[in-house]
Amino acid sequence: MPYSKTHLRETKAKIVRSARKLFNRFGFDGVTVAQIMADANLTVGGFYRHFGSKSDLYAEVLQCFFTDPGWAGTWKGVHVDLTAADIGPQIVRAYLSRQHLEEVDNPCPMVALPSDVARSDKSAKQAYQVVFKATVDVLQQGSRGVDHQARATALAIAALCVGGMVAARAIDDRALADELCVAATSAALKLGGWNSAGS
Amino acid sequence: MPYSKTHLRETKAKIVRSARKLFNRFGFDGVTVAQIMADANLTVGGFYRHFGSKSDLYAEVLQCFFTDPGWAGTWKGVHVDLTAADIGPQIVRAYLSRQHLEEVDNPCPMVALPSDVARSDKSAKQAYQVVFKATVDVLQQGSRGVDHQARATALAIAALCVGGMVAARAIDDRALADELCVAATSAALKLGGWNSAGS
DNA sequence: TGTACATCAGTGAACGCGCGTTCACTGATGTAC
DNA sequence: TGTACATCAGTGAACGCGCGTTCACTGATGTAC
Repeated sequence: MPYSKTHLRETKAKIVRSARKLFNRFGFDGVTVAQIMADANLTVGGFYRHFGSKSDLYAEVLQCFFTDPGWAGTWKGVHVDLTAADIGPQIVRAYLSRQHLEEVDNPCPMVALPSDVARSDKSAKQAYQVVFKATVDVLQQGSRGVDHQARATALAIAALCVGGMVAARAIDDRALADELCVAATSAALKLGGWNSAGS
Repeated sequence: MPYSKTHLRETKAKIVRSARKLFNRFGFDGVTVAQIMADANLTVGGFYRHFGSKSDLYAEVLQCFFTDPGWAGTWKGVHVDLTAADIGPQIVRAYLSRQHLEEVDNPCPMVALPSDVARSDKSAKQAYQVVFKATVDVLQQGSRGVDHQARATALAIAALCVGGMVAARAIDDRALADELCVAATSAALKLGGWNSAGS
């Protein structure tokens, strides 16, 4: 019984990490199995000892987005404390930040591959949904809670965050992208009833 | 000088139309040149009489999205009259409608391939930007115009429309997708100061 | 503790399919007389 | 008006590259004695 289970798990995790990075950046078809393995300091052949196919890996990467999404604990440098009073505005600001706009290796998966998921099968969409719902839940908990339609508001804010970042990343003019992020941020804060500063 | 210029143009347009449909549905790598030609009732070989490469076709399809986006005239059954008082809410409602959610062949390009464009080169992003700016302009013109920050509001509403539709299409649960569209619609109307009906 | 063994994670060359692209051709169409 | 011609849009078979996958192997590691 050579090689510990731990070693096996770690190698697999390393492959998933590389795949996540590269899929985010170049999409499913834009990356080869060989590139992923090379990024993980391995060679092609070994791949099939861990995954049945490239598609299986893709599915697993999507799954890992919510097993280890970064939501728990810190996200983009924001310590996500669900009990904090200002968790809502904090998340909105972090999500629509210049940092997230420039993050190329590990942005929020909802931003990195929405059109790919929309074209994929049920399981990919389910994975996307889990992340989306989790986001909405956090936003809802962080809302002022005055209105009984807190959930609708949280849904809209999530859409605004995703849409703002998606569009900003697909736009060529950097100044316009920044303007969009700022506008989306203040609109989201307004919707959430969090307009502490600014009009 | 056989075959009229008209015939040539029409054939090319037919190929672009098929490509647009198929790229929307399956993405750049999910479609073969042969499939596109077959959809246009042609055979593979003829393709290179009209385009230099598959990538060239892709670029042209993106261009055609704003040369003939459907914005001018009618869009998704909405007669886009820029002088109409309620042009803003009309567009928002049409954009986040169940009809647009289900439209699979010819949805708004901003919704169909944002992650593809984000990974593409400058020219693709420029094409995306043109559509986005046009949308923002229409929304801005349709705004009540009371506030001097009409542009920021229009940007946010555009982000909300795109984000709502993108996320709804990447989600598995149809009921949640509908709920999201409704929530995004009312939030967009609220941002635009158009809350004619409902809270 | 040390040594022989068995396992199997990882290697890297080779295979083969799919698809973008090429190419020799065909035949429909517009022009010239 | 009719006919021969030239052009070139469109055909479909073939080519060849890239990449997912396979396979015979190697050698590192844990176990048994």
